[in-house]
Amino acid sequence: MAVFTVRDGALQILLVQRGQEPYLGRWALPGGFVLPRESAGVAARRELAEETGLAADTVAGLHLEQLRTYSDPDRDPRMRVVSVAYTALVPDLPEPRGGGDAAHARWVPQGRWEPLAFDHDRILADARTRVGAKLEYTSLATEFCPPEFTLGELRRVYETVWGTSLDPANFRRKVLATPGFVAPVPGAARLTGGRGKPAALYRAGTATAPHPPLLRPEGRPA
Amino acid sequence: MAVFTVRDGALQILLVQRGQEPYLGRWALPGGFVLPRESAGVAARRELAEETGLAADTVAGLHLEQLRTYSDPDRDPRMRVVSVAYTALVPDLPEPRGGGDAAHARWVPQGRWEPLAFDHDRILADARTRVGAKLEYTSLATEFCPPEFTLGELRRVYETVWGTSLDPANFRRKVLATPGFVAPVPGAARLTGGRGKPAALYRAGTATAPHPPLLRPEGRPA
DNA sequence: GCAAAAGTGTTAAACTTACACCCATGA
DNA sequence: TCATGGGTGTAAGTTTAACACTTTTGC
Repeated sequence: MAVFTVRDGALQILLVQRGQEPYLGRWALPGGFVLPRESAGVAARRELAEETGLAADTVAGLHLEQLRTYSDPDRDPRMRVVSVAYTALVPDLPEPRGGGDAAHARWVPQGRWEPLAFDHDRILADARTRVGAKLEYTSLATEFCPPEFTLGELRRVYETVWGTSLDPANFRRKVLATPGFVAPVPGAARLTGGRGKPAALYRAGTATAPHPPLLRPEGRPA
Repeated sequence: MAVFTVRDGALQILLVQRGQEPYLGRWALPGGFVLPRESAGVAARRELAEETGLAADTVAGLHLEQLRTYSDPDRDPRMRVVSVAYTALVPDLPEPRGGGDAAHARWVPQGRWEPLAFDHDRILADARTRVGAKLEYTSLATEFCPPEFTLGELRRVYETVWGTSLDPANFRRKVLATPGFVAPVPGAARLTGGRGKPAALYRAGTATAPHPPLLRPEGRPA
């Protein structure tokens, strides 16, 4: 799994430190083997819970999405292993702890990891590209936010993932222009973030895609 | 593999008739098992050649793209089989013939197939959705065309896949507005299609994505 | 000549961008 | 009262959609 979050103004990825050979001590993406009666998606969720120690109901609520399958015959030195990679976008979660095959688990900010075990650098790069692109034409950005969030928080997700800054006024209008992208929380107290005017709270809506797409500024959809 | 082509004004899919149990006689997507030293992508190409009898160099030139992996434990009654599905978009090819495990192979127009073997209806539906979406934000439509094509032919690809009609004038401008989407064939004779003014010939360019995207009319990007 | 398809021109409407401005809060 | 972020307004610039019109072919 390539599990992404936005924390402290940076895109971060969940890594585990390997507790066994091969690649003992190296950092890697969390993952494991599929059991005989499991689908890959079920296995992904189980392994994520085991290796990170996150609460069962936390993991159950995560949005997991299949990325792609890596099947090069030599990608694991022990034997032939075919891996089905998944991507998850999660809100700022409690700190994970190691477990299972993983000695430790932690969030690492974008670009701050040494080379990973196996072909996980490649998988992570693929996942990173996909996440950037998905924000343009889906409503997945809300997955990075807690259940209730302000439009400023949502905008910061886009800015962090894309590495750009967006005009707050225009961003707000684009988001609100797609019915069902976000829904105002009815009688909600407005949230005061320390400074500035308190912001209205929204929940993720039912729409899966903004229309028109929220294209990156000056950007080819890389 | 879900292999699509545009033929006779319809989106068509390549199906093979099973020559063995289970599902003997039923139509299915072409495919097979990965050998011990093969990646899934290499296996896909090999099986496609074996089951359809298409020429080796024809198959070697096809654009194959991984769709997703299906791993439900009960998807094959014989045993546990995990399938890595691929999608291919191909120009109007010579008629295929059966071979390997497949008794017959043929092109079937969209919506004209009976229920397929295994979970192939599901796979095909996923592939169909992906193809429609990919035309919006990639240059993949040229894969449906022969090496040299007219803008009218390219436009008919979009119209067929999306089931809409597009304004020829505006379509031409959008395609030509993205540098590298198509490249004019230098000293090419213009092609006369029986009726109408002869059209200029183009080749697929090097750009992978039109910018801005070629959105479906009045459409959510389903 | 007529129908058909390629290709060019034109214009009104829609959308985007950039930025000015007011509001409500903490310090 | 000032800095900060939320939220609204608006005009200029750009893009798009729709359709009129010319060109070149087969019949």
